[in-house]
Amino acid sequence: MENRIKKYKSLKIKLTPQRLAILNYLEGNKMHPSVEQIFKYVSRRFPSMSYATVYNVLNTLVKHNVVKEISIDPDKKRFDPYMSTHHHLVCIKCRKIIDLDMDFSIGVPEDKLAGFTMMGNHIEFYGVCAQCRGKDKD
Amino acid sequence: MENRIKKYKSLKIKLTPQRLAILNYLEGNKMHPSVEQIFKYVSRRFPSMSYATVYNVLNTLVKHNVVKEISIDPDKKRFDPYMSTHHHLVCIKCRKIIDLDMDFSIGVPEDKLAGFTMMGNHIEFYGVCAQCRGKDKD
DNA sequence: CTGGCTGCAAATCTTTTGCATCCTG
DNA sequence: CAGGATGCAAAAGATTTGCAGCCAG
Repeated sequence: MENRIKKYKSLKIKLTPQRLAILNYLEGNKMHPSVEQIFKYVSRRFPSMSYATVYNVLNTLVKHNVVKEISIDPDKKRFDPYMSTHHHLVCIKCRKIIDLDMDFSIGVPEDKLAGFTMMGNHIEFYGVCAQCRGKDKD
Repeated sequence: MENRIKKYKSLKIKLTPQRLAILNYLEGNKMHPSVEQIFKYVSRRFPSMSYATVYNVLNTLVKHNVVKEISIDPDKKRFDPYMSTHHHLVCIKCRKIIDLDMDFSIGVPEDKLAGFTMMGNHIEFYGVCAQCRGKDKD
């Protein structure tokens, strides 16, 4: 049995064709796609697909820790199926998001925490990507 | 002349009462307010205020580097008038955002950058705030 | 005075909801 | 076969736009 299906089954949620199609699109996807991108892609081979279903499926997947909702784009939700700890390089010109596979343990002095229990961190590095730097230097 | 007005004048944009009221609300505000919160507060003493104006003013202020738009809340835009480098502690229970006044210079190995020119970073620390930890431990 | 700004309403976009129907387990 | 999932349409929220009238510089 395919890995994807095996992983899906382990969630103990109904395996519908729509969910499989979305999961299939997300598998290994490094584009941090928006709902719109997911809908457009999946509905090509699944014309009856509705936005409501995409939202439903994504919310389910987030709840089951299969994908993460990321808040880098203030205009819309984006989703990341890459669940290992990692960070993002965000190009301020083209808004592209590049994964950075590293794990930083950043110490914050007790007195700055004000009783906050630290559980993890996510770093957004911003700058200019190679392609954009190549284009024009304004 | 008040500091606020002085700062505003230096932007060389028209100083309207609406803009002053919004700037006044934002001055020193550590709540990372949404457009709705800003609108609700400012329209109390300025009943004719419209959402469009709040959006217009905020976009202008962002463009002039007076406030930052922050992408921590995936559901709506939030704004931060605190322009110095700082990071955020985000409570995963109540979603409160606490400023962390530190400056981390995080080195990323050349080979991970893939030609990306690093310009800065913003860290989102997540965990549970003191109040929420006090409440219930589920 | 004049160009930029405001206020209003309508448009657009994103996300949610209600509900009848469908289909996986 | 039952309960959860889908599809559709409508609603709710967030943000933008067009435009006439206003006012700060």
